[in-house]
Amino acid sequence: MPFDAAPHAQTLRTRNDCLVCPVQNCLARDASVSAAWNSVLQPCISVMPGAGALFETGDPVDAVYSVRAGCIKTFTVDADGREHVRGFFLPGDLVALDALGSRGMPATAVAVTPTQMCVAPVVALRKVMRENGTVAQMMLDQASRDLALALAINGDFTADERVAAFLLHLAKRLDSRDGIVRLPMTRRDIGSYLRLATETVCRVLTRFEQKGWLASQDKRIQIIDRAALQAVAAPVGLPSD
Amino acid sequence: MPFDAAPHAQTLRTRNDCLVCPVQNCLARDASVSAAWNSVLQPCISVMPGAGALFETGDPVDAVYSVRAGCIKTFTVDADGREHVRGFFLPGDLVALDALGSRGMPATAVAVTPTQMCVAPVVALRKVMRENGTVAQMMLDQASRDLALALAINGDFTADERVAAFLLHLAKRLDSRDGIVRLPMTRRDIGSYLRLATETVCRVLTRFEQKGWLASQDKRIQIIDRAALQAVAAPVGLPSD
DNA sequence: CGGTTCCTTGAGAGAACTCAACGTCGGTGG
DNA sequence: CCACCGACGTTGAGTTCTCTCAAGGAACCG
Repeated sequence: MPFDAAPHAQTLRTRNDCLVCPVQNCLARDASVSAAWNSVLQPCISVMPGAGALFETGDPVDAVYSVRAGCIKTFTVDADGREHVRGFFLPGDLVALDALGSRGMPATAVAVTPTQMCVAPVVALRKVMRENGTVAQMMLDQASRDLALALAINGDFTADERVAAFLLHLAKRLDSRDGIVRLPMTRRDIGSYLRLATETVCRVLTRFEQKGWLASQDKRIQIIDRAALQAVAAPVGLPSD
Repeated sequence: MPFDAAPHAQTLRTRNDCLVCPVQNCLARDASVSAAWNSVLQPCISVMPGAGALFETGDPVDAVYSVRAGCIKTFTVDADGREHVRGFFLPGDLVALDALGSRGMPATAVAVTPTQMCVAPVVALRKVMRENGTVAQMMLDQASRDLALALAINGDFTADERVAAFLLHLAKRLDSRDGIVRLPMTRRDIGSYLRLATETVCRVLTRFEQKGWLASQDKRIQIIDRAALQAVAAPVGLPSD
């Protein structure tokens, strides 16, 4: 990064070229709200890993972000200095939906890989939502799904169950053909998200590999026996197929 | 209950008498959406504990419910027969917000104590939300707060931290004056919600009592040293004051 | 190429769980 | 009226799943 160390992320603004955007489930793809949604958007931004936070805990809730490419993670740092990963956001996901009902951002957001996002300023967004209830409704539906996901992961499951469910859910969200998942995040981040130590994540993956359910080399995971993983992940109840 | 054993809850329908409803943060209290919200509501229903489910996992998403009095819990039962409590709903809370983005109800809902609720049918609700974006926006804000809560509880915290945070959060939601909290739910339900064994919840409460932070007799908890509990609960980051 | 971060594996420790027993409470029926 | 029953709450003892600590190897970056 040839830029100076800014308190917040270095951003590269570009026009919102939906024509070349690969995101399928974007609001801009829905004919009934496309115009309204586009009217809200500011120019896209790019954020690089290690380039500072997109926003930090307590920051004013100025915008929500729609991921075009890359991966964002959100996390909090508690009084004891422990980091708690709250979520990973992939193309099509909306970042900061958990902030709309709060005064300040409930978490810090950073890029896990080089990431592009569309920016929806909250003031303009709220205006459009008031005028176009369908936009608000689609955001409500998305928040509802995020809530259902959080509540599912919240359950009391074993390390194997959580890791298996996480892998399959991620594979689905990344739309991995050929069964190869390229993990954007580290074992440490996965562990924090799933309330597991880094070592436990490693050991579970090793165990799955020894059983012939997957092949793992660093961030590349090949799912070999999907049915076996689904059987383990079933209790968690995440959409995985 | 002298009634027959129905597959679903026995319900007692009454008119929506907002004039005598004690719920402060109800949508009906907000002048800008009161009329629209009221136009959606069906007659209130009452549900008793042990009288069957309000709805069950997989049921069609026909309605969301606004709690007037009492306490609802939602939970899933996984393939291994384990019960996972997903949430408790107190007066002012909306039940089934996590269902709006799904095909079927993601959980089962039962009454923990005798409960009264307003019923908002989803079809009518969606129509009103399209016409009145402010209604949708307020529901989005509520879903956002629910999401932030779920993500906070999701973190990797000790049993002491979770129980302390839960108690203070509950005390706040119940608006307990004089520092006495009347728990609607059992230790078992609390444990399931917090991913703890029943015995662990007991032991934590006993420990807090031995430290002089609270007095506990069955479902009655008196908070004596709120500051000490808040110090323990701080990492979780729930709104507790 | 050094330095850092990440990944992996092993060994020991610990927080929470399971199993078990017992007391209490509220409802039920003899 | 009181014995009985089931659900709930509490406490103890032993177990276990996951964590912590430690170390080595691999990958990445400047």
